[in-house]
Amino acid sequence: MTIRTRFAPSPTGYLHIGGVRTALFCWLFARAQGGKFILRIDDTDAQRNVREALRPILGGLRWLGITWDEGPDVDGPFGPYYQSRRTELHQAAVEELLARGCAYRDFATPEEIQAEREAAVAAKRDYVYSRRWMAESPENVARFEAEGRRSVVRLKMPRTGTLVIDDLIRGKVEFEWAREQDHVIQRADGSCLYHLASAVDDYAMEISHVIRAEEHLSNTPRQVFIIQSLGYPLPRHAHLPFVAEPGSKTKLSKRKLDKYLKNRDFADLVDRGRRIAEAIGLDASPEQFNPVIVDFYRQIGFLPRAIVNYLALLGWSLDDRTEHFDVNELVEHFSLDRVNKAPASLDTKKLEAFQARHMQKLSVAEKAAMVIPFLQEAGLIAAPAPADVEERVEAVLRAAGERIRIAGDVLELAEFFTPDDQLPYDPQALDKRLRRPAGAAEALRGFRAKLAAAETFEADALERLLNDFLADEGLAIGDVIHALRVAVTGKAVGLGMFETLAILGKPSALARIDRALAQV
RNA sequence: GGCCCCAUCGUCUAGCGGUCUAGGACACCGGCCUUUCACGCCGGUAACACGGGUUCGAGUCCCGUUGGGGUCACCA
Repeated sequence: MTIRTRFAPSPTGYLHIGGVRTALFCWLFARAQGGKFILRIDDTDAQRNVREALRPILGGLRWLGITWDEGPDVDGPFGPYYQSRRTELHQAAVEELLARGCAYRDFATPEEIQAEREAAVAAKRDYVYSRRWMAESPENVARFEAEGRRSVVRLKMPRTGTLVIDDLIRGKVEFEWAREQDHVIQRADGSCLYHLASAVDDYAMEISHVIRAEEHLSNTPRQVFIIQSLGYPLPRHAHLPFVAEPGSKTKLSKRKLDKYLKNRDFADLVDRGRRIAEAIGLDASPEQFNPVIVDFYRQIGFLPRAIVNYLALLGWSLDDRTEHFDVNELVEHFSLDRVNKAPASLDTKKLEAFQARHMQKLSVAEKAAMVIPFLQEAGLIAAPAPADVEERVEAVLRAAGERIRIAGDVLELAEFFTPDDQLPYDPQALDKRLRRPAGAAEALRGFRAKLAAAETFEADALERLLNDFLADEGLAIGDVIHALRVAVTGKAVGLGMFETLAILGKPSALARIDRALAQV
């Protein structure tokens, strides 16, 4: 049997980080087994702008490298891959279920159903539909229709016996049929519901393994009933634990951002993201811009491989020490039997740590390619970047070493791309390192003269220059270097001092020192 | 509330009866390095929810309790 898995998102307009984790595991399993990964769009609930709502989802998956063998844009032998275009199949299945006596037309109004349910609750009984408006005979159908009633189609669920699901992750899970409801599979307007469509399409697409999040576990009986009633073979099920909120076991939700913001790490990441968004003129409304949504990471310059690596470890592990994987290694080692059962909460700090690790492995040229678009969006450099600017970017990156963890961080080094006469000075830094310390301005003036006379402006030479100056004047390095840094960058913290000077070059360095001195 | 699932450091996890006085990673706290900030290096704090069994022996198996979570739509 060929392994076929599917990820079936509905077009919600954004890609949820938990959804991605599910997609990733489906994809990994298919790849590991030499099978196929199918993307199907579950748009059974009439949606106006499917294409628009789909873009972030398809884009996000592609960005992460979770590519589908069959699905939107690539098609395949089992299309169409939009449920909304498979309605005939669904309708036929409903007819078949009806013909087999596994489903029935029901003429109850929603109010009547509601009343039954409330009565059961009030009497502390389990609710089971009375099937009072069940119409199995043409006579009854005619009679109810004559009353002006509209019908839905419901599953005629068994009311005795037990269902055992052999879940690949959870083992055997038992359900009593009697507790299952006669779920609606076709609405009054004739359209079909998810559970029916999903079971029918999974069969038609020859899905061998249904891998999905745990929240679907309790939906499984009704799908199994549909599958068995139609005489389809049962796919294997694997219910993944869901991705939980930071520091909690509750399912992560896009709508509870306010709550997550109380988590320090989460809030820090959001702040960092917002600063970057602001600098590049991005809409940072919480609805579309927060760490629950994959686009957030793309927009501020995360590496897809870092996210994939982190997400893979959220619920899966290889052993007691291996943590860093590239995609190929993941495919090579992934298996469902090493997937955990308990929910795993999203830890943005650890995600950032993975990002840092993967960033470290990049060459300066690779980092430059990531970072340049951010500088351009922020209006700091021209697009396309002239060769000399590109060189400067690389020099900055070399000097920055591992300080840039996400591409957008480069915007905190704006001083290298700001004209000398527009460089902003941090007032506190200026005060603390240049104005207040006695002799600081004097020392800076002295060293400025040395710089002005310097023949080469390379880091090593500049370091020697300073040391000589210090020796001559009987000063400590701290007496001058802090003032120098503020003067030249406007900030109290930054890259290596001599690298900084070398990158800026003599004219720029001198101009900045003069400007700073003028403010003392 | 019914049904179902889950339970090792703050977090992600290793552990599939003895090698566990419980290992790794992130975070945290010290220290070193150092011109700031990072990086790096060294060290440290920190967990088997509880109670019964089974067994010579339980983090590991069974039952219960507690706790957490999911789900109960003419949503997906």
